[in-house]
Amino acid sequence: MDSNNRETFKKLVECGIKPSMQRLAILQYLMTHHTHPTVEDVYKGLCADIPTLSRTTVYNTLRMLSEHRAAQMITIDEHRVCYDGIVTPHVHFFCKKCGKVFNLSGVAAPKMPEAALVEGCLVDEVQLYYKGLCGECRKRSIN
Amino acid sequence: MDSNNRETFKKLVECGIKPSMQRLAILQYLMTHHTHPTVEDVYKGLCADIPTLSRTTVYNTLRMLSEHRAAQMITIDEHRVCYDGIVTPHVHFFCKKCGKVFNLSGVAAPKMPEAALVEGCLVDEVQLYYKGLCGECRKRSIN
DNA sequence: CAAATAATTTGAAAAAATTACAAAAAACAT
DNA sequence: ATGTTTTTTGTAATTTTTTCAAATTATTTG
Repeated sequence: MDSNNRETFKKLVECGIKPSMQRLAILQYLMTHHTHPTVEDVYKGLCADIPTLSRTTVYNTLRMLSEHRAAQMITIDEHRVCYDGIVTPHVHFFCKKCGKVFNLSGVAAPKMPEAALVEGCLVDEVQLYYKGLCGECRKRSIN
Repeated sequence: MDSNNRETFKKLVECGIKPSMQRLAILQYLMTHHTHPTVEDVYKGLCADIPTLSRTTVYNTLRMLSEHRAAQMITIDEHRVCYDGIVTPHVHFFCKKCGKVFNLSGVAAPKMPEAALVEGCLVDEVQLYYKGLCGECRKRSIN
């Protein structure tokens, strides 16, 4: 628990973010919940521990974390953004029925381009998204 | 012009969509504007031609087109969805500064998985997104 | 240590995107 | 032509996200 906290603290500093109660708690949440939470999920999940927490702080902090590469912003769902505390590249799957986001760890991760520029563009982020029906929803729809 | 219209008509029918004035106009717009327009772009672009057009129709029709694979829904921009009339797979680039979406035709397109299921998931759509700074914004930021 | 300054967090209000839904219009069938 | 179904429209509601100024907390300086 405490060692996790120290890890999180270290990660913030390494990413050039000055640690604070809220920032630690939010990053910690991402590190311990690999559920690709939305802003609302993180907010709800931390409200009990930090009763004064504001939704705005969660919005700002999650954005900041992703800008500093302490987290990944995922735009796979047309309705809302979600976040991932794992920044090593991997493939995400979005279920069109239930809306859940999963990791597809077995699929080859997308690679950042080697060249500095791709058709004139400076690429600093690559995302590979699969969409369809997840296992649970598939079974459910057979019934 | 007229032959374009016939093409569009054919595409609708092929995708199992009953053609109508609005549906034709909206798909036609996608086929002739490879700018990855948002709902608002399409609406504004067609308002002059179809003064009675409703935003709701544009929302519904674009969603319907993408569900029938007559278009692609692109969720690369956290703020809004945009659409692409080209359904053959290719890579998209999102400029974090100006918000424009470009095709990266030189980059290898993501492939649909061969297997029916990927880790239990039924995949029916694959999207590869690159994000960063586009050429124009790069030049502008050097000044 | 206390006062001044800077950084962070908060909460309310506004903005923007999208959806719901019922009425109106158009297309189709009898 | 009349009734039925489909499509479109427009308004209102919902949801997500942002803006912004005030309040709080942390940091620096005398």
